[in-house]
Amino acid sequence: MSRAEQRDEADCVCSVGMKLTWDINDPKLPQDLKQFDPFQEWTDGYVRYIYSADDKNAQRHLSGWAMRNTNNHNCQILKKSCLGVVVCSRGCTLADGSRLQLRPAICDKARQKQQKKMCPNCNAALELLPCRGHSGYPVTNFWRVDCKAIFFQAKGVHDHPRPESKSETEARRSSVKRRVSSPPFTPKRRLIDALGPALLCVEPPERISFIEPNFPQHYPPFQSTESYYNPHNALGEAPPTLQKPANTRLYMGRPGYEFQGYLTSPTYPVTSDLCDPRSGSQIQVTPVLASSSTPSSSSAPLSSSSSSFDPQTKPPPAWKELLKSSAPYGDNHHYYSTEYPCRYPSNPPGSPAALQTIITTTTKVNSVLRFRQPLLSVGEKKGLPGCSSLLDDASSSYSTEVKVTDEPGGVIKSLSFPPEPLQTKTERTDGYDYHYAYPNTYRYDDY
DNA sequence: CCATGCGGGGGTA
DNA sequence: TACCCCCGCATGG
Repeated sequence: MSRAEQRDEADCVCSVGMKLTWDINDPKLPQDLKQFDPFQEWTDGYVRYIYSADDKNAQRHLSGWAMRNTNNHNCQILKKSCLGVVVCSRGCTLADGSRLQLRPAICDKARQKQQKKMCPNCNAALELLPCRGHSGYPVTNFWRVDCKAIFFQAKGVHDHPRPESKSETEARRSSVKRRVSSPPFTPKRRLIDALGPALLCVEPPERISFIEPNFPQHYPPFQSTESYYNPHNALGEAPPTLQKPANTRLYMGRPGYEFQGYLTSPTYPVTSDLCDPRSGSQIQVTPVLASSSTPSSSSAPLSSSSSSFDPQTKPPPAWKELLKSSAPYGDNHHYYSTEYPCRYPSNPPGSPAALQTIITTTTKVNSVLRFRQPLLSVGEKKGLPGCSSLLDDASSSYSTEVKVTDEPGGVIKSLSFPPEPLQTKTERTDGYDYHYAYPNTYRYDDY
C-alpha cells in the first residue's frame, strides 16, 4: 500500500469494513487486516464491519437489535434476522412521554408468551412490530469468521424503533429476579408481572454496562482518529473514547416519515446523528456530541460515528423502499403497515436499496464458494467460533484495493446513496398517525 | 427460563 | 436453485 493510500486510509473517516470492498459471500475475504472496527452495537443500513477476532461482542454476534438466528444452511456464515420491537398496540404514551419499546424475546416461545402480556401502562395488548427493513423482510446480519477477523455485514434498514438493548434487558431481568423474590405485591409488581423483566428499568444507567468497556455509556468529549482506528479498541481495552458510531446514534426520525426522532432508551447517551441523511430533524445534543455532529465533522476524524462518516451506513429514507405493502407482513399489521410511516417510504427507482437486494444472498454459499474458489476447504466445520477459516488455503492475500467489478462488493462500493434531499419529503402525509413517533423508549420511573 | 446455534424441512418463485 | 421461515434439539448462562 502506498503512503498516499495509507494516509488516505488514516484520514478517511470510514469504517475499516466499509473501506474495503468485500461481501460476506466472497470466497476470499480481505486478508492481512491491520485495523479493525470498534464493535458496533446498533448497526443499521447496508454496512460492513470487520472486527477483531478477539472482540468479545463480535464473537457473540451481538447486536442491540433483537436478532434471531436464521438458518441459511451455510455453516460458514451465521445469519441472523431482526425481530423488530414490541410496542403497545395502542401506542400509548408513558408518563414521561416515552413509549414502550421492548426487546422481543429471541426464543419463539418466550416471544409468544411475551406478546400475551399487556401494556403495563394502558393495559392494552402488546404488539410485535416486525422488522421489514430489507425489501419487506427483516434486516439481516451476517457474521463470518476468518482467522483473525470477524466479518460483519448487515442488509436492510430497520424500519422500526430500537428495542431496548440486550444489556438493558438483562439488567432488568436480573433486577426483577431480585425484587420478585422479596416484596409480595406492589403496584409495580403488576408491571413486572405484565412485562416480566421487560419493564423494570430501575437500575441506574451505570449499571447497564455492556459486555465490554467498549460500549461507552458515557460519552467522552472527543475521540481521535487514532483511538477509533486503534485495533485495541476492539479488544476490550478500549480507551474511554467515543467510538461507537451506530451505538451513539439516536434513532432520529427519517425525513418525511420519521419517528419524530424517537430516541433509544433513556439510558442511552444523548447523541444524535445529525449527519444521518435520514435525520431530517435535528436534535440539540450536548456540546460534546454536537461537536461531532456538526455537518463539517462528517469528514472530521473527531467523530467516529459511522452515521456521520459513512453514507452507506446511513442510507437515506429511500432505503426504506420496497417496503411495499405486498411484503410479508403486509396486512397483519394494519396498524403499523398502513400507518407506520416508515413502512411506506418512497423509493426512487434504481435506488441503492433496490440494487442492494441483489447482494443479499447467502444461503448455500458453499456451493458458490466452491465454484469460485476450488481451494476452499469445504470440509471446514463451524467457521464462526474458531479459526476455521475457509481461507487458510488462500495463501495469497486478498487485495485491499477497491475493486470495481461486477461483484457484489463492487456494486456496493460503487453505490452512492442519493443525497437525502431526495426523499426528505416523502410520505409524511397528513394522515400520518404520530402514534409511532418515539420520543423515547419507555422508562420506568414511578418508583 | 431463555439466548444461541445448528440443521432438517416445508413453501414459494 | 435461492431464499424465507418454522421447528426441535442441544448447550450454556
